Amino acid sequence: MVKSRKESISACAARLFRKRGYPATSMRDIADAENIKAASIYNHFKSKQEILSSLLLRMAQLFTQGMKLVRASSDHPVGKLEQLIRLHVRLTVEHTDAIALIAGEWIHLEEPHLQQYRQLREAYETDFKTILEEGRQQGQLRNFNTDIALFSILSTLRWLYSWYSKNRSYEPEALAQEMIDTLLGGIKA
Amino acid sequence: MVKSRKESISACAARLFRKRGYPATSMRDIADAENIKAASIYNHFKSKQEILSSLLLRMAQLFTQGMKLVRASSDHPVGKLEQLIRLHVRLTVEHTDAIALIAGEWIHLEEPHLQQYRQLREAYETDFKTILEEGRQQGQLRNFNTDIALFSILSTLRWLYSWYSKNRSYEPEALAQEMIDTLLGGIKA
DNA sequence: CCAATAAACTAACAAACGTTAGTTTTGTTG
DNA sequence: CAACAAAACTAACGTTTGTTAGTTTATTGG
Repeated sequence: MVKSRKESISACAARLFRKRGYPATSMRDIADAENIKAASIYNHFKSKQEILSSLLLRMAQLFTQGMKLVRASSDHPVGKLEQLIRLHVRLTVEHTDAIALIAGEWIHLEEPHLQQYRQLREAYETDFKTILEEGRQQGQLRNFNTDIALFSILSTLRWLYSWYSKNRSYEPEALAQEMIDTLLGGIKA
Repeated sequence: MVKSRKESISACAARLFRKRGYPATSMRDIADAENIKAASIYNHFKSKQEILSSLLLRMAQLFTQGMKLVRASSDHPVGKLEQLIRLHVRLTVEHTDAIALIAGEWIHLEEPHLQQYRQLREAYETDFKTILEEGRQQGQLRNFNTDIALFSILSTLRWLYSWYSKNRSYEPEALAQEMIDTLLGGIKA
């Protein structure tokens, strides 16, 4: 599979945005890394902002899509939580740089992308919380503050890209199992 | 207690750095928010970089100092972990904006501040990990992957500022107790 | 009240920024 | 090979940036 120039620019921009942040990465920086001139990027993207928004909205959609599958499954709530952890691990491993932007660079989105992004994110968190609550109601999870547990799990999963970058030796499947043990071990009934 | 102009600029910069990121915040932005001109800031700080580094290194030192007290205490490992969680909650509540910079803006530190910062951070994490391991060896904590547990706890504590910003109604002490239940409940023996 | 210091100001600088216009090269297709 | 489109190029634009120099205003201590 050969990467198109556009895909190559995307991947390159993701890496630089992650390393230096969006505002501190210039179009000339991205172009240099691609061995072309800054103006040439505009044959593939209509603005710097579009590079960022395409990266972030694609990731958001992958999460939304994953959540949709989880919700549609016939698994028990705890099984659904395990699926979600696997989803995060998989997307983190496959798109480490792009996923890093979720932690902090989304603040540089401009309208209307910012609104779209926030909406997807909020819906995702709501769905996640619902599954936690169902698990508690069905007695599979012990009593806890749902908001804080949700926040704790999501914090860990969102930060995962950083930990994974320094521990690439882990097999994704083994890592997912460790994450499941650590994150769910504390709340299971 | 009256805030000096220098302290006021610091607090203002922390707020703006958090909101828009360091590179996207101009000296003129900070000056405008203080109702002065950009050049006047240079009577108090010798560069934009110095504003950032003073903020980040101060926070790092507060954590280092807190860790020193915890280590010197005669508490059991689990008690020490509880102290550390209280430390994070207290510093988050008292310095919400400055602590937000720890999550992502430290990458804009230049040498030699970057090295200093990384060193303090690394030492802190090492100490934290040691306490976790002691707790396991003494049988107060169940078996788990220390690296992943450490990473999970620190992720949650580092992200706390974001959660707290949307849930200011929590009393700090009550919040600390909830964090202790959530974070330690899963690993206690 | 005067001298000295602190802290504000105006004006300007060189550099870097995102983006555009217009042109040339490269690659493909009939 | 001619015709066309895709993708690269050069050159330049108007802004914004961090910072400096030099000057004026406020504050404070003797």
